Amino acid sequence: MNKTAKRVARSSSRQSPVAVASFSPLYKQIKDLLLQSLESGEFKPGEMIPSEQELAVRFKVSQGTVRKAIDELSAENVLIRRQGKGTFVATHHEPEVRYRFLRMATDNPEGVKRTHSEILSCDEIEANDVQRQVFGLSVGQKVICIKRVMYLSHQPAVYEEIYLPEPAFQGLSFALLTTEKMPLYGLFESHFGVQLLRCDEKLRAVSAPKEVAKYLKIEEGSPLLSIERVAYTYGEKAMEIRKGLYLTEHYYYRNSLN
Amino acid sequence: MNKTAKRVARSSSRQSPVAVASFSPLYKQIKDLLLQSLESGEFKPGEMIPSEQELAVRFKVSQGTVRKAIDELSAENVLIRRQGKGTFVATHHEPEVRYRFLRMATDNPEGVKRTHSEILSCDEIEANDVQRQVFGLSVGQKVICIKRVMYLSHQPAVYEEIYLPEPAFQGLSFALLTTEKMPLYGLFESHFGVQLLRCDEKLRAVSAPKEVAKYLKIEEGSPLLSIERVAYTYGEKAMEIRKGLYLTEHYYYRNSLN
DNA sequence: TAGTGGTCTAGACCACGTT
DNA sequence: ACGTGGTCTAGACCACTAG
Repeated sequence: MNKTAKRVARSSSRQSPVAVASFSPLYKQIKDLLLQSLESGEFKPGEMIPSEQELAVRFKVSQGTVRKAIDELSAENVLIRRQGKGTFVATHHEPEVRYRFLRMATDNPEGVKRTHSEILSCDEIEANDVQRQVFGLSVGQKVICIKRVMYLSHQPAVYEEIYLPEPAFQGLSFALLTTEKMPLYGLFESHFGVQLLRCDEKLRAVSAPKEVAKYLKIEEGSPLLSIERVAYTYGEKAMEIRKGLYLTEHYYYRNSLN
Repeated sequence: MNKTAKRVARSSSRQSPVAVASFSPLYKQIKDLLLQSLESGEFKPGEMIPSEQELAVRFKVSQGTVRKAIDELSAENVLIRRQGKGTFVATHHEPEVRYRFLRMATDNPEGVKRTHSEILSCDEIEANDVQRQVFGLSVGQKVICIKRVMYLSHQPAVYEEIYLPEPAFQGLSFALLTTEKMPLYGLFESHFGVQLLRCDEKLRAVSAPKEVAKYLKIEEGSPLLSIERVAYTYGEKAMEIRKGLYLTEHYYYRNSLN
């Protein structure tokens, strides 16, 4: 059996004399192909992707290799496997995953009861240096700035400022935000085709500015948990910068390390 | 080939009429066996465990099954694979893993330069209700309470109170803490055979108490990041409660979500 | 050159959900 | 009964490390 052909398919090219670590296993290549299909919209959020067998045939590899590719995407929450049913594209609309980036919890009997948010403003402004660099924008291009207050169990708990690259979110308006009753990331997914997959956060303790204290109904200078987030879509492309100030009197930010 | 024997080995017992979800795949059973070997000390921190082939023979399963068991332990940072060398038991003494539970970072050129800590006190006190419950202690049993200040790049940055179940840490003293120049979890590992593998944290923003403000050289009431941690060893057994107050002026707590 | 983990295959069977 | 993901096997070969 001629395996050589397949080996060639691996980018095991040893052209340059420099020790380029350019070996990429087959399953990584399959993973990339799947990611392309996801990014291009061939497989849409919520839909079932072809079975492992079908994909194995399509890509001309064994089922086990497809499996390992899907395993990784599944671990990254890009795909969701359901035994007996199939493998599905993750979506921010499922209740189970809706608030996977909101880590607030409480020790009280039944956690965060209800959450809703009040939009304060939604403006287009010129991107500053940091925003241009993070989003890869040119001088003069704009960002959309959303300000809002989130309520957890009917108590104001979070003040947020959200910055989005305008070119990818054209048409996002105050009216749309107040009309659509869905979480922000669900709205990004459905209205703008922007799927946020991963984010990095920086946490600090800060004093409440006067303006924010008013919204959260606390005293100026009270301690707040500051969370600066950058969220990424396919290809590690940043699509959101978010600065949140969290009241941690009744809730805490939970994290597990290992 | 008689596969039935192996199938019986799986705890696929359908004895009770209740729908007990008692199916455990072979690789999970192997994983448990490996964990037992680790807990019992057959494989010690830093040592290499037998090769996948050897383990396959020992457990009478295929190499792929052993592999999947090791995969999970490796993902949990219990084992560390090194291609071409072998699979090793994780230890808190390797520089790469030494501070894996300390998530403070900075955007400055070269991160956290130097860290050391000053022990303030080390006392045995009677365990309170919470501590008894978390550690599984009886009324009257004790906990060891360590108070210390940590310095990051020579600046006081963290005030911590650490509580340990006394029965597992007999002999831990102020003298030992000030003598041994190693991270705490490394000391737990080497002196008490306690390997901390995982922890849960609760983060809040709080105001600096007078006492703590003094140690951190800040004003009383300044905002501090409070981190309450419970750390676990094998078998999800809690072995440490830690309450830390972090100055986040120059550093932040970094986190990645997906 | 030998030994280890890492990849890949082909095929079998099991557990789960739906029809 | 059928299709899906989940487990398991046996064997081959590749990539990396060290003696």
